Amino acid sequence: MAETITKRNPAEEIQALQDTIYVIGGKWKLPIINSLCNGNKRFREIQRSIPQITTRMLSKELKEMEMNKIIVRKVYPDSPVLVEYETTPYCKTFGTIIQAMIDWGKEHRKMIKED
Amino acid sequence: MAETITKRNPAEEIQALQDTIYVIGGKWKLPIINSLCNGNKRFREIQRSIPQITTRMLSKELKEMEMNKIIVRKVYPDSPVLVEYETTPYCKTFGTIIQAMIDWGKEHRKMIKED
DNA sequence: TACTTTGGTATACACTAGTATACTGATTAC
DNA sequence: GTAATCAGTATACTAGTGTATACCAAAGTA
Repeated sequence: MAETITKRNPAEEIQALQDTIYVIGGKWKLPIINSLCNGNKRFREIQRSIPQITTRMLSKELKEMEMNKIIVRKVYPDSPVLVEYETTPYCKTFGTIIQAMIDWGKEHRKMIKED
Repeated sequence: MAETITKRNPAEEIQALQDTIYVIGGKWKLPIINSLCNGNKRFREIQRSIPQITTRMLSKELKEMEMNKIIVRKVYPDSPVLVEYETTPYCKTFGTIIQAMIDWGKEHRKMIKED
């Protein structure tokens, strides 16, 4: 009897990888998560913390991320209406990915300068 | 004197993050790296290992990745001309990112099913 | 009164990421 | 002679990403 497939499954792994890319892919989602983790909660606050982003993109991305349950939108209907965005505990599982990517980016920039 | 900025720099971090996204962003680069790390070396081999990718996209992405020095293209000009792609040691720094993303994707799929 | 801030939406457009399909020339296989 | 494989290129197209600008109503500020 041949050995049963119990260890690694490349096809499953590539699918998982592509699922993740689907959820956090694009130019803005990880920067937004990072911003939220840095304590920014309000729309304009987040916008100011990510230099190039436009209101349209931020709005679009926040909606998608809310749908994917990686952030929560809270509305406090007081006098001027306060809206706050927060990461879910689930979102924190991106922590390692983001930190690894920040580290990589710093190293890459160094390497390019030395080159 | 106020405390000097020595610890975290959100602006620098977001830039590093965006640099990394620039290098490995898009639908295909990480799956390609993963495929190469799984031992695939030849164009058609890589293509077969990533279900939906077209020759055009694979070709385009491999060129970009070669330019960014995260892979190497080796040509053996024997009779039928053999071309092999290999990851550079530098490319292996993506290992943690990729594994974290695979893990996340698996968990996410579970969560969605349970929901 | 006019201006700014807040949290966005609406519209129009440009750009590029990605798809689909066909094709190349050389080699090997039938 | 025909078909298949290899490593791609060429062309044309669509869809999605991203930009730019203007606008909204409500509240606060000068």
